[in-house]
Amino acid sequence: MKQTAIIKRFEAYLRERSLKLTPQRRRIFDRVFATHEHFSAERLYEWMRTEHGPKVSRATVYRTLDLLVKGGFTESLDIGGDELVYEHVMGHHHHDHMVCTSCGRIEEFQDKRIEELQVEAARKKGFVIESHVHRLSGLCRTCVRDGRGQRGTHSAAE
Amino acid sequence: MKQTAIIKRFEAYLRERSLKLTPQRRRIFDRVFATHEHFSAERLYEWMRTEHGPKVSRATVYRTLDLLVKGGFTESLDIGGDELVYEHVMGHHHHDHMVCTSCGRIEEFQDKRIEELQVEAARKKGFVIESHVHRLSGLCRTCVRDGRGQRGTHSAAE
DNA sequence: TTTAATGCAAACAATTTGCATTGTG
DNA sequence: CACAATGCAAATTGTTTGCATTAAA
Repeated sequence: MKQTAIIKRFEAYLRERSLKLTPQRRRIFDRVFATHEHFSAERLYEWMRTEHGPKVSRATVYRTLDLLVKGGFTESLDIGGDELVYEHVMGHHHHDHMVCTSCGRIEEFQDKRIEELQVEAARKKGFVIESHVHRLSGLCRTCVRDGRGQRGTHSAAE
Repeated sequence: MKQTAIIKRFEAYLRERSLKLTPQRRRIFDRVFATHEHFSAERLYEWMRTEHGPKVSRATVYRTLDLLVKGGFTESLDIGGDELVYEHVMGHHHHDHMVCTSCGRIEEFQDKRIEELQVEAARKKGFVIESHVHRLSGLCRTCVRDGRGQRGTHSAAE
């Protein structure tokens, strides 16, 4: 799905529930889909403050992020620290994450077999999966190579 | 490993780093290993207030929980809400969790094949795993049966 | 006695919310 | 012009911390 189609979806989404397409929402939407990085609410707010465009308050950043997540345009992910990070997902396929505890780098991975096995595990318990989180924490290739052993700036919870 | 052996380990752990075995630590330790439930720091503090024994403050609950986690006696787990829950792990095998979004129930599951596949996925990216989180959110058997569809008291993040 | 641990209350940090004001549909 | 959205600042919430006091070792 291309950018334009996604914007149309967003407009339709708002219209359907009589929500308004404000300059703030438009700007946030554009910025979120303009990056391929994973970003925190604070980082997005920083972009709003430093780049040019209509003024956006921190509260609106949070409110709009919520809206995007509810609408399925964006997903939030808990990378183990104390703040959530977001990524746009509409038009992308499902994946899980590996987070480097030394440099903070986030890699994506995907394995159909794992997805199947987890459904099987759930079925055994009579459990119906709505969503899942599968996150690996450790050292990325670069940090392993450079012997950046433990405890970098980005630490993991567990 | 039986209870007594674990307590010995805890005592040794403290001794090795010249930490003190206070009545508070002893009480918290006992309580943590006396339950098979998953509990939050607040719940543990509640136990400390309502059950009899030496007085324990909230700060000490948090500090001791930290100590137990660092020592590998206990693990914290993020079940998607805003507070962490804990479980004692020493003497138990590794497992992951399924959390019911309707009633809050936590089930444990384990699949060696998944663990292997995740190591393989990591290797492909040159990533060395230190730890992982694999959590399924959805409806448990009981809630499915009773048609307790969506949005119970316990909600999930994603 | 030395040095760590406790309790208390104040401090924190990410996120949420109340409310008066503004602006889209 | 009605009602949703914004900005602001105050409120929330789980957790952490500074510090004077207490108590293990």
